[in-house]
Amino acid sequence: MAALDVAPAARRGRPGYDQNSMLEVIVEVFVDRGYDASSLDTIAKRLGLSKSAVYHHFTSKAEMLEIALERVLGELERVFDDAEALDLPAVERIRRIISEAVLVACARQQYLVLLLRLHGNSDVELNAMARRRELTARLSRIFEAARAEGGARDDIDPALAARLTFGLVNSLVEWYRPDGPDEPAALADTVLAFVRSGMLAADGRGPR
Amino acid sequence: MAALDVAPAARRGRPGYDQNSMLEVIVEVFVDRGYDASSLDTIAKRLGLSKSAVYHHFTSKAEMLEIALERVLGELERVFDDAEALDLPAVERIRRIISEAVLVACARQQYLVLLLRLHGNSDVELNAMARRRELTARLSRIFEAARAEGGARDDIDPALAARLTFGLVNSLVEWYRPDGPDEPAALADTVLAFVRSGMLAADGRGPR
DNA sequence: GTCTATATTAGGATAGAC
DNA sequence: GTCTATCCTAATATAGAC
Repeated sequence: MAALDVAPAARRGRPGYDQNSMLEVIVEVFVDRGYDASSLDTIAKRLGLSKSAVYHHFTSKAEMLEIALERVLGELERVFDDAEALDLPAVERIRRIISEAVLVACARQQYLVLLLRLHGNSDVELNAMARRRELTARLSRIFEAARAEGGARDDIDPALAARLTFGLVNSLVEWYRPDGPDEPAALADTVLAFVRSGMLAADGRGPR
Repeated sequence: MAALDVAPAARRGRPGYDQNSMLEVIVEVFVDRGYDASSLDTIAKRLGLSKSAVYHHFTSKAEMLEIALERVLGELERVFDDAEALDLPAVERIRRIISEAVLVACARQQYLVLLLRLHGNSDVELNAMARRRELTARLSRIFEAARAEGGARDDIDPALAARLTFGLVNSLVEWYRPDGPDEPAALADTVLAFVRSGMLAADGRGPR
């Protein structure tokens, strides 16, 4: 899994922003205040530029959103592509997807928040929401396969399992902080443990 | 050609809105488009009123948000008050809180979405976010007690357990539909099953 | 309680100089 | 690539008639 690295930092001074390094700052503003409440004035100030200078790099506010969403959606889709390419039991594919998705959630936290908070107020948003739904559908199909193979509990609907599982993973972005105490890899293990056997202690009657 | 008697009997199908019934519609708009992207013009149109008429019932857009947030926060706080008042093992209090919180999430879905999407752009938002954090802290303390009593797994930090559990419950609002196939009570059971013993099948080695 | 009309400000986006 | 100045629209909110 390559390329979870953060984009290269801005080149020393204020001048010489490229689109990538600007995007990091812009996404920060979007996440802080919400996309709709983020004015270009605020964005420009945070970048230390004028509004016009910002428009030299992006044709519109919507384009900023579009590029940011592409980044996280592309990575998540690749997680699925990779897992589905492997010849493994479905339950093992699920584990890999969850684990990798947690890592993406941590590495691209802000971009993921953006995706999760969309409302469908524009074509850009509607398009991204459709791609997000497709990811859930893919996970749902794998849960279905896992159930057929005896790897997932059969008393929970696969679609529901997929939604709850993504709900769990996605909830990380609410509180995860890159400079906090939680390591992404350890978080992935915790989430896996939760999905595998829940949060409460054994009661002596086995995992059901 | 004066249009003499255009004066409608003011029966637009919904005469006599009170604040409560207006709020239902307003929250719908807020959820649809996001609070910041919801204009009073849109709200007024959805209500079948003019903007001024809306201002007769609410002093500002922020007040609409404040009242809506109070509704869901009040109910969630009551869930905790009730559970904490009972003399029960902590793990049982957790079960009740989860179950009741799922019911609130379903019954007040739209109001909860509003709470979950706040950004802290105003005092109203900041205040509600603080109350939300306090709820998570309360759940964290009960997980701590459960662990001390041997009711929760000891390899997951109580604060993390609380956040993941709320993440799971809160994720319901993303897809739950009151007129859909899922019954709130059944959903509560599914979430409880997830929290108790995970999503995957037993592997013969017990719940850990 | 509801309307029309309007004040006022903020926001997205562009023009054109340097 | 960045700036200042500006256009135009839409947004919150108010005034005052009925």
